[in-house]
Amino acid sequence: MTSPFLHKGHDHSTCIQTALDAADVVCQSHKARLTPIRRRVLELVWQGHSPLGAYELLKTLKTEGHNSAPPTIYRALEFLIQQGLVHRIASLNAYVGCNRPGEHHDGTFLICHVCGTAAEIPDNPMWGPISEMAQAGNFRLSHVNVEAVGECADCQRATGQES
Amino acid sequence: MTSPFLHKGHDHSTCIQTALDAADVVCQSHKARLTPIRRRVLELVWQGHSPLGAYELLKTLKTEGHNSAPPTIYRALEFLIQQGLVHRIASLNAYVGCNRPGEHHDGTFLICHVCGTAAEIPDNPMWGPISEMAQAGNFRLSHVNVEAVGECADCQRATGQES
DNA sequence: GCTCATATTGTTATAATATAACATTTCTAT
DNA sequence: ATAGAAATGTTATATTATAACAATATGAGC
Repeated sequence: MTSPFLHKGHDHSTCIQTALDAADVVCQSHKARLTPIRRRVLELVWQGHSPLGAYELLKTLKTEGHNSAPPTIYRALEFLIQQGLVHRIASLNAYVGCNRPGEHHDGTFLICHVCGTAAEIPDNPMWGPISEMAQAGNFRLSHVNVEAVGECADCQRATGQES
Repeated sequence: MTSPFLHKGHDHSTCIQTALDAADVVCQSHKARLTPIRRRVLELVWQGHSPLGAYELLKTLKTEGHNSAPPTIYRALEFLIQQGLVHRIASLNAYVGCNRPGEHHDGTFLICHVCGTAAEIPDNPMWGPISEMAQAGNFRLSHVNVEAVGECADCQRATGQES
């Protein structure tokens, strides 16, 4: 399996473009409207691979002439989450672009506590153990959120802690 | 494996007593002070198996003569979390007593969205898949938080959705 | 092209959660 | 007894998120 973390020097503009293109497709197929604000918020969320707070995003929006208040950003985020284009990272109160838009899935993340990068990983491998335990309790599983915290390879190298 | 959910009619007073007794032991072994406030907050957290918000707990404290402000409760919770006696449920901004105090572990929960009960389950089974994926990315895993949402057996029965 | 129902956005206010900063008190080890 | 450290009290404020209602824009059907 290839690393879920992109190298620090990767060409991020393609990440953004891919995400925006995918969003167009997803929204069309959902008959949902990716309005300029929503599109712009998605783009802002995708300015990097670290989850960003709602008020951070809002601050940027404001500098762009949009006459924005908190509901503006929260509504856009709510929409994007519903469309499966953005995930909320509960432990950080922050939002990050989804890697697998359109595919039905929950968010499973490896979060680097040094650089803040959150790498979304496939959640299928988690479902085995967890659904087994759920079944043992006759628990009807709806969705699973996994937020694993640690240090990414790039940051380990940077701090000389490479194994 | 036995169900991680206790039956609705279980004798909860023993849950509380067990938790408080365990807390005494853990704090002694950590040379940490389980002061009256901290002990009382732990007891309040244990008033049920549903995570409770900080301000809910605070409200109760206030009715008891303690002259309490937000820092009172947040400090107590911080202490209890450090001692491994309480978990924070990030997706709910709420706090719940730990089932396995003293044992080193992360929180892994099945949360019923109907009754609010959060059942802590062993996290060992999760570590296989997730540490595999972490290793694939040379990610140094520190801790993992799993919050699975669904409907517990009791609530399925109550709403006639039993399989 | 109109027109209406609906979806989206604007706007103001406020709720809910959490922490900073510093004063005071209590505890513990000596 | 007393000094240093830990815990608590107190006031203020930061951060995150939502409620409620008004105004505007959009798209479907005519």
